[in-house]
Amino acid sequence: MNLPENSHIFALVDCNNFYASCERVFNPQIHNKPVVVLSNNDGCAIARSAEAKILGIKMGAPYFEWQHLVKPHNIRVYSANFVLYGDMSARVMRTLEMFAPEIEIYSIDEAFLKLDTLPVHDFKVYATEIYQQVKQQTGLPVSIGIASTKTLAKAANYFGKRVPELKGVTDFVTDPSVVDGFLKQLPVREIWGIGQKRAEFLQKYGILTAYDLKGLDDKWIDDNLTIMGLRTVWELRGTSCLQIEEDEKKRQTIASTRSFGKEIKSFDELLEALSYLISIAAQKLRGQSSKTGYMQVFVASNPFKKGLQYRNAAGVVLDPKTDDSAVLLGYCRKILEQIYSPDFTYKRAGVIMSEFVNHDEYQYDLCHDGGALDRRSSLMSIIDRYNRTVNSGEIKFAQEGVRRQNWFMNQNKKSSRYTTNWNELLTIKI
DNA sequence: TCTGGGGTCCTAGGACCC
DNA sequence: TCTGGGGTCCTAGGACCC
Repeated sequence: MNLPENSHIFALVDCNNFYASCERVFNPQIHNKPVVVLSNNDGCAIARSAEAKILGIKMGAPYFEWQHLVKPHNIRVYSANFVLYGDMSARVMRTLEMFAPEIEIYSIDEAFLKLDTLPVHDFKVYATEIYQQVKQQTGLPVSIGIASTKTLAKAANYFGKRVPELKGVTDFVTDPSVVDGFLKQLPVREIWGIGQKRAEFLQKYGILTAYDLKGLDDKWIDDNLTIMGLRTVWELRGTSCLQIEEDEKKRQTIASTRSFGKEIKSFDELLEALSYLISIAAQKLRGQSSKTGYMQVFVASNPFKKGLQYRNAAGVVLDPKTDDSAVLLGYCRKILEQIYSPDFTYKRAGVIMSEFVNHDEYQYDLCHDGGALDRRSSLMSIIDRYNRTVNSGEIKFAQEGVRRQNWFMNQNKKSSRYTTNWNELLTIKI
């Protein structure tokens, strides 16, 4: 196939109903049954099998609102098992890496592949091969969209998921004349980059589909949807504005927040919960070899409860910048003293770290004993390694609490860590 | 009486993504 | 009774400077 200069071919590979499909891989009995995976604290639906979608369970719908459907329809409900999903994701990505020289892991369940440098003649055939390999290696079903821009690949994928005749693969490249026909069927809300607000705005002007949108004047788009909208529109027209980003970028902020299983009143319990969250965030920080220069802590009452709400936050500038859990935990009590009020009960809390610097490039000033701080770093990395490889979370600071108390999230329906824990391997009865 | 204008930096908040 | 969590980027507006 001959391609014009500067043309691109992107494939978007996306796992169908990822978390729900992961649960199915290890439990053949729930194939063809409605499956729903719940968010942390068993709060709301974050993944639904096709059967569950048909029952009308919406993304993000609170569990209590559709709980009455569970028994009559025999819905299989699971607490989120992110360790399992993370491991399954890695297996999918390893498989995809065999099919393209450039790949961008875009989220836990999707990746962009760059295909234009490959000697491929029929993209539909190639994509079908990808589909089959992922299925064979991981047991997970995917959809694949192929197009000349990332935004169009996303659009193609949308149809791959919904039109059974396409068998999960939609190709906008081989015959570009089909594209407009699809875009006329694509509601603006389903365009990558057009969210709730912009969709409502566009609908007010009678712009209902991607095809309507791509015909609009650049100036109007720029004035009303900013440069972001303009980029989206150009991509819909086939001008590639977004490239593959292969390098795994370091996070600029790291957050660790939770809703509690029960509401908390006491200072000590809040301190314990926040200490646990700080430890998680600090571990992520060290995981990407950063030190943080600013830590913000917040607490909040239950926003869904009627009556007076309380939310308060405070932060600390860290000088020198640090990745030492002990240092960060030391500030926790001081900050909490600033923002805690005994007059409220608390349902949510969290920590947000920012102002990062690369661990290896950081220079201490003369006032600090860099050698001592480096020795602390070594200690932390030994603890991290132990917790990561030997026994997850076994070494921790006393301030986090010895047992998980009232505040810890509810997770009453969790599946096993089939792939990452020897004690939870799949067992087969014969 | 007449009271400029442009640049930069920072931050909070909005919108979007999965 | 019961409502998730973790990110990114852009913009507007204020402070400040010359």
